[in-house]
Amino acid sequence: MSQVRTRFAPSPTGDLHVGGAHTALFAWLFARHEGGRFVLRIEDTDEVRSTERSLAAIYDGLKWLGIDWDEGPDVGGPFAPYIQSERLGIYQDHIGRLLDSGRAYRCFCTPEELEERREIMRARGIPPRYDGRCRDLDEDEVARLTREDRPSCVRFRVQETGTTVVNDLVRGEVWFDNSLMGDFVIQKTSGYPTYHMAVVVDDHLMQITHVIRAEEHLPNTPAHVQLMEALGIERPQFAHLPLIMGTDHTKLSKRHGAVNLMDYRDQGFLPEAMRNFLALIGWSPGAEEEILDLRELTDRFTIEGVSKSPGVFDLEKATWLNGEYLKRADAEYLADVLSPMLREEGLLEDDLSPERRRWLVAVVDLMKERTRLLTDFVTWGSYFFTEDFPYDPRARKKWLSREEVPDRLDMLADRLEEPGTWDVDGIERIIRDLADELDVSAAKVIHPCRAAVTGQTVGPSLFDVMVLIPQTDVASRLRRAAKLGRAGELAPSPSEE
RNA sequence: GGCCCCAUAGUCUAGUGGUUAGGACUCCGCUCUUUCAAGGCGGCGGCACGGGUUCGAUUCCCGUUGGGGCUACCA
Repeated sequence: MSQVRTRFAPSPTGDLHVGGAHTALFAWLFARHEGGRFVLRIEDTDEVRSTERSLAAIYDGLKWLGIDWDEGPDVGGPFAPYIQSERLGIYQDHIGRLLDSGRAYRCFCTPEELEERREIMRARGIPPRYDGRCRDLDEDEVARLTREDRPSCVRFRVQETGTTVVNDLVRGEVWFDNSLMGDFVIQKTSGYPTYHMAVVVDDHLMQITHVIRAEEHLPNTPAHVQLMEALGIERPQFAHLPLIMGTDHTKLSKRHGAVNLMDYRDQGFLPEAMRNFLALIGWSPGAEEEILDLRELTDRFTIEGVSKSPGVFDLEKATWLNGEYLKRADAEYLADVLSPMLREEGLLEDDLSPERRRWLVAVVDLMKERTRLLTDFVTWGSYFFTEDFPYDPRARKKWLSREEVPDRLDMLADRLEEPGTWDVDGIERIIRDLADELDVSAAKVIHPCRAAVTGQTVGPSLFDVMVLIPQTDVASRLRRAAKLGRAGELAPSPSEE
């Protein structure tokens, strides 16, 4: 059996969409699972909407997710070029063959005429497909119109009777009535091929064995099959993947919020988490474990595991999964990913001394246990990086605005300021000793202290937090909170509650 | 409208002609803890409906309903 070859064939008309990433991932996982090759082909036959910037965005998105390609525009390969706009001659040859054999013909109808006629058909309740007006123009007529420089496109003469059966790896046999299909355009007036023409020719020439694409292409498949038959091309296997939907159960689109893959990076997702999450929409490993790394994903991926029904993009679950990855991630790695984000917020200097770097890793290691998004490090953990952190309304209400708190904070500041080793045990002893002397529970000192030092009511173990903040800063934060508290400036304002 | 696809909790899903229908997210409760946004334990909640086939259907068939996709010189 020949080697498996799959491809991802996006059109560069925008950033890489979550749906596109999903399709790419599945095609890639299948190729990797089978030990086959994965091809990236750019379908830029939409001359109007294709952009160079979008091409770069596709590369970036795929790379971010960890999807690599064996053949593609940038890396080349035995079937180059891999950009359709550079393959125009190839399509023209195939279209020429179809024209010669009579399976295709020139159509001189203008877009306006077409639209007008479609409107009439719709009004009459007839399915609006091409009416075949130019189907049987005689040669003289064609020659005359051509001589007059009348623009024309090329249409494929579809089978008028019978059925076209598509055998889909996910859905089984799907039957289509040929009489319902209109003659479709294979070459635009501009000379560019349409998607249908280019995809069929390229999948064949690039020896794609499995066409894995989104379900929205299923209705196009009989047209492709007919083209293949007319061209004498062997059919590849087809696998149409379930669509990803928004929470309102329509195809994921802009109005659902973030649909660009990279938006999720900006929102604080780790690529391995997003990849894992995407793999779980419309596919199941069959086991109960669903946190799967790259290796496990490729080992276990099969088409049989692909489901037929569309899946909703559940941000809650994606966020949870991301938290699981954060928890398990290596702190050094997270520090690398986080550094640029912290710098962007002005929370971290550009050049880290080795010592400062070790400190950052320690902060990350302490926090990662309870974060869900990378951005949590910035929002929840700002007190590690700046004196200008906010006081959470709950912290104000519950602790900082209490009458007895300022005095205790000052006392604590005095003691913590004493020169000595700044370590977890020492800090804990000082705090507990103070509580004993005041004859209150340790919590009565710990909570206000946390509120004063971090501005929050929750977080990692307080002593572990404190040891990562300079001793002098801790003392000054305690005094600042005491002063503000006495002045009544930490009373929770109604708007903050 | 026509064609096609789909249907297990709010969501992602496993699964079977006979199961207490399994797991995960969310939510709720309990618990541990200096705190929870972490950990542990537990709970609520599901086979869309109607006909068949069958000794027996969530599972097979048909229909209904619901949802989605496609109906372009976009892909």
